[in-house]
Amino acid sequence: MTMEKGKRHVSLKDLAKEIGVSISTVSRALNNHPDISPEVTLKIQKLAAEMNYTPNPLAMGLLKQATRMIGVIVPDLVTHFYSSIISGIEQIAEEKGYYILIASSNETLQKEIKAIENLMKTRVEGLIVCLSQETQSYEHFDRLIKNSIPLVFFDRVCRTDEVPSVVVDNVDAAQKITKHFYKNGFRRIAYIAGPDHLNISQERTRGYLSGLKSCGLDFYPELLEKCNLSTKDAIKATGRLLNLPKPPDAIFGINDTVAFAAMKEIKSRGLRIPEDIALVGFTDEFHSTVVDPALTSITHPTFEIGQEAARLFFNRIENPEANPVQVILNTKLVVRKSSVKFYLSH
Amino acid sequence: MTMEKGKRHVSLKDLAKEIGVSISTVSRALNNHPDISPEVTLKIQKLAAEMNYTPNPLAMGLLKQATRMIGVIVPDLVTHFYSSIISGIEQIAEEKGYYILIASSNETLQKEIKAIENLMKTRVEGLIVCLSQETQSYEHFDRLIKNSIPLVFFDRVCRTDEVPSVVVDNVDAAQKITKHFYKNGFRRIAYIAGPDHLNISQERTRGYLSGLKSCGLDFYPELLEKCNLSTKDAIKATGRLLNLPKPPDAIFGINDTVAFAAMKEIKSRGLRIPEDIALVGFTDEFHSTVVDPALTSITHPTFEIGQEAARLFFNRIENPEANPVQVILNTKLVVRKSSVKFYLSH
DNA sequence: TTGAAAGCGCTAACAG
DNA sequence: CTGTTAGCGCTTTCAA
Repeated sequence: MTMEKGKRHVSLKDLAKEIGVSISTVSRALNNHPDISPEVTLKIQKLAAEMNYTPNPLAMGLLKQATRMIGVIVPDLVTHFYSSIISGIEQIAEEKGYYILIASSNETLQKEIKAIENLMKTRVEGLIVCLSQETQSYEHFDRLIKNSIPLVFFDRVCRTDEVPSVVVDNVDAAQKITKHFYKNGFRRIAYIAGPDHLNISQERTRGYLSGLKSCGLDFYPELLEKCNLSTKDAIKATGRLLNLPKPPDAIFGINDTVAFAAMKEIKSRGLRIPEDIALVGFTDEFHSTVVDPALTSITHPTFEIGQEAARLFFNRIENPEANPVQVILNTKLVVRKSSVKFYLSH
Repeated sequence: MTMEKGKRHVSLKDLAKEIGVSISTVSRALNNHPDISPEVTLKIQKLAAEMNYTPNPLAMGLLKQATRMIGVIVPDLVTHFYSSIISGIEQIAEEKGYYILIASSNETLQKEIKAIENLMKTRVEGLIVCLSQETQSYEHFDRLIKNSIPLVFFDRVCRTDEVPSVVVDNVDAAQKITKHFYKNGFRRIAYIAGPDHLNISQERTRGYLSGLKSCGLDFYPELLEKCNLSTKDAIKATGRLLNLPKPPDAIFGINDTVAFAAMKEIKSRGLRIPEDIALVGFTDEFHSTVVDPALTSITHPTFEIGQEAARLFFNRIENPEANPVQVILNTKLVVRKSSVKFYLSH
């Protein structure tokens, strides 16, 4: 039961010395190698359990050139959206005996690049990434692709021909919103979009436009606003809409920051939601119900996004040559007070 | 410029072969060892940069018995409170060249124990932990303490004689709230607490009681409610308060879940905040301003809590024998509409 | 059925 | 100034 002082972990060597066999015998016994006699095997396994032996992942990593670590890069850590996705990734990773190393890009390209560098330094086996808001060039990812580092994107994606990815059906989601407005009697439907280079922004714009069309509504360019996804900018965009000679009677915001900013601005002008102007956002459950009025919104299957991303990652590792697939998940429109004039709660 | 195929990282060996010197020369050159001639050093460093050499942390870890990884265990990942603390930890860790491995206990003892096991298996150098809500026995930590694994607690803490910790001044915070209510004309002040075994719950109760006393108010046991920190239970607790023959004119909730649940229940009964009943919570900035009315609340210096915890951790590593200290950070009462009858916005 | 030895990438003591 | 060697913990030939 001895362990050299200062050492915090028992090694094969310790076990071997204790029992009086060679290190390789211990190794084989613990791996249930058939060569070792049952009695010896049992004795070694028992001692190992007693002494709390756990294999040293550093040694294994060095030997096998595999750290069983995945790097995950998200734009931020403090929103429910990403942390919930991370939980999904973690769950699948744990099942596979992998650990994840989390880094945040803080929505900047510079920190995204830095995060990749750092994670690669730690010898993660690959990366699961959501692009930062700023990211418009992709050389840092091309480098990874060239070195065949396993890579998966989610939500904000690029290079989808070469990299597996998981996204939600943004076109469909934006269509759902537009149609929902229409069904509830709203006709001047505005949309506050994000930066053009983000796939999610483009796709939601497409859904908005096709939604209008399928409802037989005309598109008025002044009802399509843009912002940089900050609260401040979103408030300004909302202001421009409300200042229009013919302001909209319904607005939908590209994400929760934008939706809440819009809500603030609308209220601050003394307008009522949804009587004067209806509002819908892309948000998560919790925030939507905590505000007043409760916000109708598209909710993302965040946990599943994470799970899918992790599954794609392991597919990649197990089958590096397979063609990259894109998994498209469905969103759900959850109707609450903010978009229905005569709301019957149940 | 050759690199064996299949290898994703350049090693000292690769560099040595490329230049035609020994591995140790390369090692020394990269460590700026004075023994190596300037020219050789320069040449090696140049090549290393060109070939994107980065030292293999597995090899270093094995050699130095130090992984430069810290395990962080939080009750959950998806609230701003913990993710913001994690950001604080991360910042300090990064400065020291450490990485953090994050695990969530999901507020259960079982997952907390499992998380410790898993993290120890990965050979983290130590742990920074916030206890799960369930945790009432501490043997799993005693084991770490006995093996002198560096350990730091934050927010929900135990064994503070042996383990450094960082907390906020909960007594003071609860006093501030009580006094704030008093100053604004409220006299029947209720408090919805959490489970007794949590230090934060106890401390806030103490602050509530001493706050009442210093305002010259009597304590009415029926105004001290308890819940298990779930929304459902908090709604029930609020209900009980509102059903009282003489209901309170002010409530404060032990955390944001409770405060928002209380808000919902109060509104659902057609009562106005703060006209009929005032409300204060412990929350973060973002949530407090998004609800209506904006919620007066105690905000925690979350990022700093993380920073302090990390600093304590490194103190521990650098000076294992020092007496464990407890860092107590101050909270801030941010007054908003929910607790002031005649609110002048500025 | 078991042991010895090599090697994963790196540093440091010891030799030249 | 530079090379050789041993060893961190582990698996895996190769020998016995």
